[in-house]
Amino acid sequence: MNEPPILLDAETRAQEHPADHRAELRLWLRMLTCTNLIEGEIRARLRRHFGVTLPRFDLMAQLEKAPEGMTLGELSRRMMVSNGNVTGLVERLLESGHVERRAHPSDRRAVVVALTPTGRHVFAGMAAAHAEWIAELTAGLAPADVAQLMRLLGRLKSHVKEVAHG
Amino acid sequence: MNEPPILLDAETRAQEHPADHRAELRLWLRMLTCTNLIEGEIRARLRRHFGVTLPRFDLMAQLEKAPEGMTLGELSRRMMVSNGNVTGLVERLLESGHVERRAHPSDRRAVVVALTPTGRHVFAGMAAAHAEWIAELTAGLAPADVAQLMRLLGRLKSHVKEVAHG
DNA sequence: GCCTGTTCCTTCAAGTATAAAATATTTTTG
DNA sequence: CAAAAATATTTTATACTTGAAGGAACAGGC
Repeated sequence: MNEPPILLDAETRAQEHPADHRAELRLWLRMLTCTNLIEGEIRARLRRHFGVTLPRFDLMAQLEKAPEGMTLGELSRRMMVSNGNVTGLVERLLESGHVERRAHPSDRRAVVVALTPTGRHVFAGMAAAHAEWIAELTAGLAPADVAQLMRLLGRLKSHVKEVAHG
Repeated sequence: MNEPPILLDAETRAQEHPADHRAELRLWLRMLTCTNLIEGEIRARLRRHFGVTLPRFDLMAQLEKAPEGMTLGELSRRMMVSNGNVTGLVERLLESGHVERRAHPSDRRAVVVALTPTGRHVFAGMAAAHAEWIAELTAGLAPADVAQLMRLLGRLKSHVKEVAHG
Protein backbone atom coordinates (compact mmCIF):
# COMPACT_ATOMS: atom_id res chain seq x y z
CA MET A 1 0.00 0.00 0.00
CA ASN A 2 1.87 3.08 1.22
CA GLU A 3 0.06 5.58 -0.96
CA PRO A 4 1.73 8.88 -1.74
CA PRO A 5 0.33 11.90 0.14
CA ILE A 6 -1.38 13.57 -2.82
CA LEU A 7 -3.68 16.48 -2.01
CA LEU A 8 -7.15 16.01 -3.44
CA ASP A 9 -10.27 18.07 -3.38
CA ALA A 10 -12.97 17.03 -0.96
CA GLU A 11 -15.13 15.17 -3.47
CA THR A 12 -12.35 13.05 -4.89
CA ARG A 13 -10.94 12.29 -1.48
CA ALA A 14 -14.36 11.37 -0.18
CA GLN A 15 -14.96 8.88 -2.95
CA GLU A 16 -11.56 7.28 -2.84
CA HIS A 17 -10.96 7.25 0.91
CA PRO A 18 -14.39 7.32 2.50
CA ALA A 19 -13.69 8.00 6.13
CA ASP A 20 -16.20 7.00 8.78
CA HIS A 21 -18.45 9.98 9.37
CA ARG A 22 -21.51 8.02 10.44
CA ALA A 23 -21.65 9.46 13.95
CA GLU A 24 -21.53 13.03 12.69
CA LEU A 25 -24.11 12.32 10.00
CA ARG A 26 -26.48 10.74 12.49
CA LEU A 27 -26.05 13.71 14.79
CA TRP A 28 -26.84 16.11 11.96
CA LEU A 29 -29.95 14.18 10.98
CA ARG A 30 -31.14 14.12 14.58
CA MET A 31 -30.60 17.86 14.96
CA LEU A 32 -32.57 18.40 11.77
CA THR A 33 -35.38 16.18 13.00
CA CYS A 34 -35.59 18.05 16.30
CA THR A 35 -35.71 21.50 14.76
CA ASN A 36 -38.14 20.42 12.04
CA LEU A 37 -40.48 18.89 14.60
CA ILE A 38 -40.42 21.94 16.85
CA GLU A 39 -40.60 24.42 14.00
CA GLY A 40 -43.53 22.57 12.44
CA GLU A 41 -45.41 22.54 15.73
CA ILE A 42 -44.76 26.24 16.35
CA ARG A 43 -45.76 27.07 12.79
CA ALA A 44 -49.04 25.19 13.14
CA ARG A 45 -49.86 26.76 16.52
CA LEU A 46 -49.08 30.29 15.34
CA ARG A 47 -51.40 29.78 12.41
CA ARG A 48 -54.14 28.17 14.47
CA HIS A 49 -54.08 30.56 17.42
CA PHE A 50 -53.07 33.84 15.80
CA GLY A 51 -53.48 33.38 12.06
CA VAL A 52 -49.90 34.41 11.50
CA THR A 53 -47.07 32.70 9.66
CA LEU A 54 -43.77 31.79 11.26
CA PRO A 55 -41.60 34.03 9.03
CA ARG A 56 -43.74 37.03 9.92
CA PHE A 57 -43.50 36.17 13.60
CA ASP A 58 -39.73 35.88 13.28
CA LEU A 59 -39.48 39.24 11.58
CA MET A 60 -41.61 40.91 14.23
CA ALA A 61 -39.51 39.26 16.92
CA GLN A 62 -36.42 40.94 15.50
CA LEU A 63 -38.14 44.32 15.36
CA GLU A 64 -39.40 44.01 18.89
CA LYS A 65 -35.80 44.04 20.10
CA ALA A 66 -35.16 47.31 18.24
CA PRO A 67 -37.61 49.99 19.38
CA GLU A 68 -36.05 52.49 16.97
CA GLY A 69 -36.47 50.11 14.06
CA MET A 70 -33.96 48.37 11.88
CA THR A 71 -32.82 48.52 8.27
CA LEU A 72 -33.81 45.79 5.85
CA GLY A 73 -30.20 44.69 5.58
CA GLU A 74 -29.93 44.31 9.33
CA LEU A 75 -33.12 42.27 9.33
CA SER A 76 -31.82 40.10 6.52
CA ARG A 77 -28.58 39.38 8.38
CA ARG A 78 -30.23 38.65 11.71
CA MET A 79 -32.90 36.43 10.24
CA MET A 80 -30.29 34.74 8.08
CA VAL A 81 -32.42 34.99 4.96
CA SER A 82 -31.90 36.72 1.62
CA ASN A 83 -32.52 40.41 1.00
CA GLY A 84 -35.33 39.84 -1.47
CA ASN A 85 -37.08 37.64 1.02
CA VAL A 86 -37.16 40.42 3.61
CA THR A 87 -38.48 42.88 1.05
CA GLY A 88 -41.49 40.66 0.44
CA LEU A 89 -42.14 39.89 4.09
CA VAL A 90 -42.06 43.56 5.02
CA GLU A 91 -44.41 44.34 2.14
CA ARG A 92 -47.03 41.97 3.51
CA LEU A 93 -46.57 43.15 7.09
CA LEU A 94 -47.05 46.72 5.86
CA GLU A 95 -50.38 45.76 4.33
CA SER A 96 -51.54 44.13 7.54
CA GLY A 97 -50.46 47.19 9.51
CA HIS A 98 -48.00 45.44 11.77
CA VAL A 99 -44.92 47.37 10.65
CA GLU A 100 -44.13 50.75 9.15
CA ARG A 101 -41.33 52.14 7.02
CA ARG A 102 -39.29 55.17 7.99
CA ALA A 103 -36.61 57.14 6.21
CA HIS A 104 -33.11 56.44 7.39
CA PRO A 105 -31.73 59.59 9.03
CA SER A 106 -28.39 59.62 7.25
CA ASP A 107 -28.47 57.08 4.42
CA ARG A 108 -30.93 57.58 1.62
CA ARG A 109 -30.34 54.07 0.29
CA ALA A 110 -31.48 52.43 3.48
CA VAL A 111 -35.00 51.85 4.74
CA VAL A 112 -35.83 51.55 8.40
CA VAL A 113 -38.67 49.27 9.45
CA ALA A 114 -40.31 49.33 12.87
CA LEU A 115 -43.30 47.79 14.60
CA THR A 116 -46.45 49.90 14.70
CA PRO A 117 -48.21 50.24 18.07
CA THR A 118 -50.68 47.65 16.80
CA GLY A 119 -47.86 45.38 15.72
CA ARG A 120 -46.18 45.73 19.09
CA HIS A 121 -49.38 44.87 20.91
CA VAL A 122 -50.21 41.91 18.71
CA PHE A 123 -46.68 40.61 18.98
CA ALA A 124 -46.67 40.77 22.77
CA GLY A 125 -49.49 38.24 22.89
CA MET A 126 -47.88 35.96 20.38
CA ALA A 127 -44.49 36.12 22.08
CA ALA A 128 -45.92 35.12 25.44
CA ALA A 129 -47.68 32.11 23.92
CA HIS A 130 -44.59 31.26 21.92
CA ALA A 131 -42.44 31.19 25.03
CA GLU A 132 -44.93 28.88 26.73
CA TRP A 133 -44.92 26.56 23.74
CA ILE A 134 -41.15 26.37 23.59
CA ALA A 135 -41.06 25.62 27.31
CA GLU A 136 -43.68 22.90 26.80
CA LEU A 137 -41.79 21.37 23.90
CA THR A 138 -38.46 21.38 25.74
CA ALA A 139 -39.92 20.18 29.02
CA GLY A 140 -38.32 16.78 28.45
CA LEU A 141 -34.98 18.34 29.33
CA ALA A 142 -33.82 19.00 32.86
CA PRO A 143 -32.27 22.42 33.54
CA ALA A 144 -28.86 20.77 33.52
CA ASP A 145 -29.60 19.29 30.11
CA VAL A 146 -30.53 22.71 28.80
CA ALA A 147 -27.28 24.18 30.07
CA GLN A 148 -25.27 21.33 28.64
CA LEU A 149 -26.97 21.65 25.26
CA MET A 150 -26.32 25.39 25.24
CA ARG A 151 -22.64 24.76 25.81
CA LEU A 152 -22.27 22.07 23.15
CA LEU A 153 -24.29 23.97 20.60
CA GLY A 154 -22.27 27.08 21.33
CA ARG A 155 -19.15 25.15 20.49
CA LEU A 156 -20.75 23.87 17.29
CA LYS A 157 -22.03 27.29 16.30
CA SER A 158 -18.71 29.06 16.58
CA HIS A 159 -16.92 26.32 14.64
CA VAL A 160 -19.51 26.34 11.86
CA LYS A 161 -19.21 30.10 11.58
CA GLU A 162 -15.46 29.77 11.18
CA VAL A 163 -15.74 27.14 8.47
CA ALA A 164 -18.55 28.87 6.61
CA HIS A 165 -17.31 32.47 6.58
CA GLY A 166 -13.88 33.23 7.96
CA MET B 1 -52.62 38.10 46.90
CA ASN B 2 -53.64 34.43 47.28
CA GLU B 3 -55.17 34.09 43.86
CA PRO B 4 -57.68 31.33 43.25
CA PRO B 5 -56.43 28.36 41.24
CA ILE B 6 -58.38 29.06 38.06
CA LEU B 7 -57.46 27.00 35.02
CA LEU B 8 -56.62 29.18 32.04
CA ASP B 9 -55.61 28.46 28.51
CA ALA B 10 -51.95 28.78 27.62
CA GLU B 11 -52.15 32.24 26.09
CA THR B 12 -53.98 33.84 28.97
CA ARG B 13 -51.82 32.16 31.55
CA ALA B 14 -48.70 33.24 29.70
CA GLN B 15 -49.75 36.87 29.68
CA GLU B 16 -50.91 37.01 33.26
CA HIS B 17 -48.25 34.85 34.88
CA PRO B 18 -45.26 34.99 32.59
CA ALA B 19 -42.96 32.29 33.88
CA ASP B 20 -39.26 32.49 33.20
CA HIS B 21 -38.59 30.56 30.03
CA ARG B 22 -35.54 32.50 28.96
CA ALA B 23 -33.14 29.58 29.14
CA GLU B 24 -35.36 27.40 26.98
CA LEU B 25 -35.93 30.20 24.50
CA ARG B 26 -32.25 30.90 24.17
CA LEU B 27 -31.61 27.20 23.64
CA TRP B 28 -34.19 27.06 20.91
CA LEU B 29 -32.75 30.10 19.16
CA ARG B 30 -29.27 28.65 19.33
CA MET B 31 -30.45 25.33 17.89
CA LEU B 32 -32.14 27.21 15.09
CA THR B 33 -29.00 29.22 14.40
CA CYS B 34 -26.88 26.08 14.25
CA THR B 35 -29.15 24.22 11.88
CA ASN B 36 -29.69 27.28 9.69
CA LEU B 37 -25.97 27.88 9.40
CA ILE B 38 -25.20 24.27 8.52
CA GLU B 39 -28.18 23.89 6.23
CA GLY B 40 -27.31 27.10 4.40
CA GLU B 41 -23.73 26.01 3.89
CA ILE B 42 -24.76 22.56 2.65
CA ARG B 43 -27.35 24.11 0.36
CA ALA B 44 -24.78 26.47 -1.18
CA ARG B 45 -22.20 23.74 -1.64
CA LEU B 46 -24.65 21.31 -3.23
CA ARG B 47 -25.64 24.01 -5.68
CA ARG B 48 -22.07 25.08 -6.42
CA HIS B 49 -20.54 21.62 -6.75
CA PHE B 50 -23.40 19.59 -8.15
CA GLY B 51 -26.01 22.04 -9.37
CA VAL B 52 -28.64 20.37 -7.20
CA THR B 53 -30.99 21.77 -4.58
CA LEU B 54 -31.11 20.56 -1.01
CA PRO B 55 -34.71 19.26 -1.15
CA ARG B 56 -33.85 17.13 -4.18
CA PHE B 57 -30.78 15.80 -2.43
CA ASP B 58 -32.87 14.96 0.61
CA LEU B 59 -35.42 13.12 -1.48
CA MET B 60 -32.75 11.11 -3.27
CA ALA B 61 -31.16 10.31 0.09
CA GLN B 62 -34.41 8.71 1.21
CA LEU B 63 -34.71 6.70 -1.99
CA GLU B 64 -31.14 5.50 -1.78
CA LYS B 65 -32.05 3.68 1.42
CA ALA B 66 -34.91 1.88 -0.36
CA PRO B 67 -33.61 -0.04 -3.39
CA GLU B 68 -37.11 -1.24 -4.20
CA GLY B 69 -38.46 2.30 -4.12
CA MET B 70 -40.93 3.98 -1.85
CA THR B 71 -44.42 5.42 -2.09
CA LEU B 72 -44.95 9.15 -2.16
CA GLY B 73 -46.67 8.98 1.21
CA GLU B 74 -43.72 7.22 2.75
CA LEU B 75 -41.41 9.86 1.29
CA SER B 76 -43.62 12.61 2.65
CA ARG B 77 -43.59 11.12 6.15
CA ARG B 78 -39.85 10.47 6.23
CA MET B 79 -38.94 13.87 4.84
CA MET B 80 -41.45 15.50 7.18
CA VAL B 81 -42.93 17.64 4.42
CA SER B 82 -46.40 17.86 2.92
CA ASN B 83 -47.76 15.51 0.29
CA GLY B 84 -48.08 18.18 -2.35
CA ASN B 85 -44.49 19.14 -1.84
CA VAL B 86 -43.30 15.63 -2.63
CA THR B 87 -45.46 15.47 -5.74
CA GLY B 88 -43.69 18.53 -7.13
CA LEU B 89 -40.20 17.43 -6.15
CA VAL B 90 -40.69 14.03 -7.78
CA GLU B 91 -42.03 15.70 -10.91
CA ARG B 92 -38.84 17.71 -11.29
CA LEU B 93 -36.60 14.74 -10.52
CA LEU B 94 -38.47 12.74 -13.17
CA GLU B 95 -37.67 15.40 -15.75
CA SER B 96 -33.99 15.38 -14.86
CA GLY B 97 -33.95 11.58 -15.05
CA HIS B 98 -32.86 10.96 -11.47
CA VAL B 99 -35.94 9.02 -10.40
CA GLU B 100 -38.64 6.89 -12.01
CA ARG B 101 -42.20 6.01 -11.15
CA ARG B 102 -43.46 2.47 -10.85
CA ALA B 103 -46.88 0.97 -10.33
CA HIS B 104 -47.54 -0.24 -6.81
CA PRO B 105 -47.98 -4.04 -6.88
CA SER B 106 -51.14 -4.18 -4.79
CA ASP B 107 -52.49 -0.64 -4.31
CA ARG B 108 -53.62 1.25 -7.36
CA ARG B 109 -53.81 4.52 -5.44
CA ALA B 110 -50.16 4.45 -4.50
CA VAL B 111 -47.18 5.40 -6.64
CA VAL B 112 -43.75 3.95 -6.05
CA VAL B 113 -40.71 6.11 -6.81
CA ALA B 114 -37.18 4.81 -7.12
CA LEU B 115 -33.76 6.09 -8.16
CA THR B 116 -32.75 5.38 -11.74
CA PRO B 117 -29.26 3.92 -12.32
CA THR B 118 -28.19 7.44 -13.28
CA GLY B 119 -29.76 8.87 -10.16
CA ARG B 120 -28.07 6.28 -8.01
CA HIS B 121 -24.70 7.05 -9.54
CA VAL B 122 -25.07 10.81 -9.29
CA PHE B 123 -26.26 10.53 -5.70
CA ALA B 124 -23.29 8.41 -4.66
CA GLY B 125 -20.94 11.26 -5.52
CA MET B 126 -23.07 13.85 -3.77
CA ALA B 127 -23.50 11.72 -0.67
CA ALA B 128 -19.77 11.21 -0.25
CA ALA B 129 -19.12 14.94 -0.51
CA HIS B 130 -22.04 15.66 1.80
CA ALA B 131 -20.64 13.36 4.47
CA GLU B 132 -17.27 15.10 4.24
CA TRP B 133 -18.90 18.49 4.57
CA ILE B 134 -20.88 17.49 7.62
CA ALA B 135 -17.73 16.10 9.21
CA GLU B 136 -15.92 19.35 8.42
CA LEU B 137 -18.72 21.46 9.87
CA THR B 138 -18.98 19.41 13.04
CA ALA B 139 -15.23 19.10 13.51
CA GLY B 140 -15.43 21.56 16.40
CA LEU B 141 -16.94 18.80 18.50
CA ALA B 142 -14.95 16.04 20.15
CA PRO B 143 -16.32 12.48 19.77
CA ALA B 144 -17.55 12.67 23.34
CA ASP B 145 -19.41 15.90 22.50
CA VAL B 146 -21.07 14.20 19.56
CA ALA B 147 -22.19 11.32 21.75
CA GLN B 148 -23.46 13.66 24.43
CA LEU B 149 -25.37 15.76 21.90
CA MET B 150 -26.93 12.64 20.41
CA ARG B 151 -28.15 11.63 23.83
CA LEU B 152 -29.59 15.01 24.78
CA LEU B 153 -31.20 15.53 21.38
CA GLY B 154 -32.63 12.04 21.57
CA ARG B 155 -34.32 12.99 24.81
CA LEU B 156 -35.62 16.21 23.26
CA LYS B 157 -36.84 14.46 20.12
CA SER B 158 -38.91 11.86 21.92
CA HIS B 159 -40.48 14.44 24.19
CA VAL B 160 -41.37 16.74 21.29
CA LYS B 161 -42.96 13.83 19.46
CA GLU B 162 -45.10 13.09 22.49
CA VAL B 163 -46.26 16.67 22.83
CA ALA B 164 -46.85 17.21 19.14
CA HIS B 165 -48.67 14.01 18.23
CA GLY B 166 -49.51 11.57 21.01
C1' DG C 1 -73.07 -6.12 -2.96
C1' DC C 2 -73.29 -1.16 -0.92
C1' DC C 3 -72.10 2.45 2.54
C1' DT C 4 -68.89 4.70 5.23
C1' DG C 5 -64.70 6.09 6.51
C1' DT C 6 -59.90 6.22 5.47
C1' DT C 7 -55.84 6.51 2.76
C1' DC C 8 -53.12 8.07 -1.37
C1' DC C 9 -52.20 11.27 -4.41
C1' DT C 10 -52.86 15.59 -7.07
C1' DT C 11 -54.18 20.26 -7.64
C1' DC C 12 -54.47 24.94 -6.27
C1' DA C 13 -53.64 29.45 -4.10
C1' DA C 14 -50.84 31.89 -1.25
C1' DG C 15 -46.75 32.55 0.71
C1' DT C 16 -41.75 31.82 1.48
C1' DA C 17 -37.02 31.41 -0.30
C1' DT C 18 -32.80 31.76 -3.11
C1' DA C 19 -29.62 33.64 -6.44
C1' DA C 20 -28.59 36.81 -9.73
C1' DA C 21 -29.18 41.11 -12.05
C1' DA C 22 -30.46 45.93 -11.85
C1' DT C 23 -30.78 50.52 -9.52
C1' DA C 24 -29.59 54.05 -6.38
C1' DT C 25 -26.66 55.93 -3.10
C1' DT C 26 -22.54 56.20 -0.36
C1' DT C 27 -17.68 55.68 0.41
C1' DT C 28 -13.08 55.19 -1.00
C1' DT C 29 -9.26 56.21 -3.96
C1' DG C 30 -6.29 58.19 -6.95
C1' DC D 1 -13.23 66.24 -7.45
C1' DA D 2 -14.09 62.16 -10.65
C1' DA D 3 -13.73 57.30 -11.10
C1' DA D 4 -14.05 53.06 -8.90
C1' DA D 5 -15.54 50.15 -5.36
C1' DA D 6 -18.70 49.07 -1.95
C1' DT D 7 -23.32 49.04 0.11
C1' DA D 8 -28.65 48.91 0.45
C1' DT D 9 -32.51 47.71 -1.67
C1' DT D 10 -35.53 46.07 -5.33
C1' DT D 11 -36.65 43.22 -9.09
C1' DT D 12 -36.84 38.95 -11.60
C1' DA D 13 -36.97 34.07 -12.44
C1' DT D 14 -37.29 29.84 -10.47
C1' DA D 15 -38.06 26.73 -6.91
C1' DC D 16 -39.86 25.19 -2.60
C1' DT D 17 -43.56 24.85 0.95
C1' DT D 18 -47.79 24.69 3.25
C1' DG D 19 -52.68 23.92 4.02
C1' DA D 20 -56.83 22.92 2.15
C1' DA D 21 -59.84 20.84 -1.19
C1' DG D 22 -60.90 17.17 -4.31
C1' DG D 23 -60.92 12.65 -6.77
C1' DA D 24 -59.73 7.82 -6.92
C1' DA D 25 -59.09 3.55 -4.64
C1' DC D 26 -59.05 0.64 -0.57
C1' DA D 27 -61.06 -1.64 3.85
C1' DG D 28 -64.55 -2.76 6.91
C1' DG D 29 -69.24 -3.75 8.40
C1' DC D 30 -73.85 -4.60 7.14
